[in-house]
Amino acid sequence: MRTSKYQFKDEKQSKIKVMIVDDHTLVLEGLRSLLVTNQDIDVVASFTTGEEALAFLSSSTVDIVLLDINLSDTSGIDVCHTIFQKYHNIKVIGLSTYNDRSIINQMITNGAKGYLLKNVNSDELIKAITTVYQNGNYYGIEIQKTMANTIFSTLDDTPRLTKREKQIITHIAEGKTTNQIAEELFISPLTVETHRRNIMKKMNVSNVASLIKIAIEKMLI
Amino acid sequence: MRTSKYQFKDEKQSKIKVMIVDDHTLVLEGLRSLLVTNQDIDVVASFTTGEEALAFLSSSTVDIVLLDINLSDTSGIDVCHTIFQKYHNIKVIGLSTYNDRSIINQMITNGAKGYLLKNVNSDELIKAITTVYQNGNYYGIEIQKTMANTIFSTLDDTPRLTKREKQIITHIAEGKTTNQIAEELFISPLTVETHRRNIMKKMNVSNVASLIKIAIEKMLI
DNA sequence: CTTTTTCTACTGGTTTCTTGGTATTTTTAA
DNA sequence: TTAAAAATACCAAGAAACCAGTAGAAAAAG
Repeated sequence: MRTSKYQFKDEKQSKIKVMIVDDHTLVLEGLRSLLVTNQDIDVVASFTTGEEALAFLSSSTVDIVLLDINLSDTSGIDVCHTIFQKYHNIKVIGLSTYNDRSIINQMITNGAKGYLLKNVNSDELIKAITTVYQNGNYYGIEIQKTMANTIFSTLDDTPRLTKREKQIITHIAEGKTTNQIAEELFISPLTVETHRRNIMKKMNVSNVASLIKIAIEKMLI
Repeated sequence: MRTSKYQFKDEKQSKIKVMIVDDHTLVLEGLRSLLVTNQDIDVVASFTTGEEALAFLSSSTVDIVLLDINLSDTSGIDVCHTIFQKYHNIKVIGLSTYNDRSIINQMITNGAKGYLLKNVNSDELIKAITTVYQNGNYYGIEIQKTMANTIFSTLDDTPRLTKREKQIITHIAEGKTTNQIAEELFISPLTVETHRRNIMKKMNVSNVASLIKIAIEKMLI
């Protein structure tokens, strides 16, 4: 397993120390098996929760973190942010099944240096790790395609909802009516209506159906 | 790779022939690495699409199919159904990240003999394969917990939508109005209304917001 | 070839949502 | 501390969704 805390420096000749965080054992194993043959890379630890991963980092150090977006305990995006804030020399490569511009953007703004889809092959994975290790950025081919379309669409496509707006959209998604929401939040139905309108304007939709669908896609709910 | 068509019978002594279908290379690799050490199991083929998998089965035979629910080309549930219909001697074990009763139910009703979450460990995976191979059923521990709750809730919680209803709910999710849907499907708006009402009755909701949310959760869209 | 399900369509009425404009207070950021 | 953003609230009107009941034609299942 080699997740020991007692790391001797330069055990070979400065291998790239990689930590993997993914709540699916299968993916963990998959990544390991893709990396194990490579001489330059050393998988020093792997965890299924963000909490464990952050705990490990407080006592050990790694070069690269392969980080799944969808963790069971916290959002991978938050973990990414924490790592970026606390450990400036650790580079995070995002990993997910979603080829969604807004999610990728969120990862990048939270300090991720790379982003890969879970259908990467060995070559691309290793290329990503080595490139990012050498102070570069790496985005998978499919990601690049997605990002390329950015030119033809709105550059910042993820509307930033305010606290109240997030609260209200959550209630809407639960099937509550404007009046019910107003009652629960102790505000006027007219205020809820206004929020509703503002949310829809931000998300660029004209009815709840689209609203909910997009909100789920962009992981706002 | 060993995905060759030319399978020689009894190449060892009747190993369990396993096919893996999952659109994530990582998971594919993960499963392989978990199984490769086992003497009784032979991973004879692996595919990333349902179409390829079904094509393979038309010329070759396997004992067990490890089948991901979320395929890019088709629904794993549909693939499961097809395999169950065409090849009665092939057993399917469902695989997914969702520990959702309705989805598990759907798999079972479509002929799956087992169901595992993607955070299985090697032991459980192998136990599942061997158990199912010996004409049994196997459901992961966490799955069993979920299913146990069935007693305390509605037994059949997944409404079966008709073709037309699925079509209409898809249009609704795209934010189209009743009139727009009617136009596109060349039917009366009143008919669309009726379908809409029937869908909501089946799903036990009273507005689109809940409808879309639940439909996405139950993977009906 | 029946029976059942699905798809179709209608009447009529109620509720909720959506749009457009306006405006004060509170909170946050520069 | 001042400017900007967010949260609050209102009026009015039209659009769309939702509810209840009915029912014939078409397709699928037995």
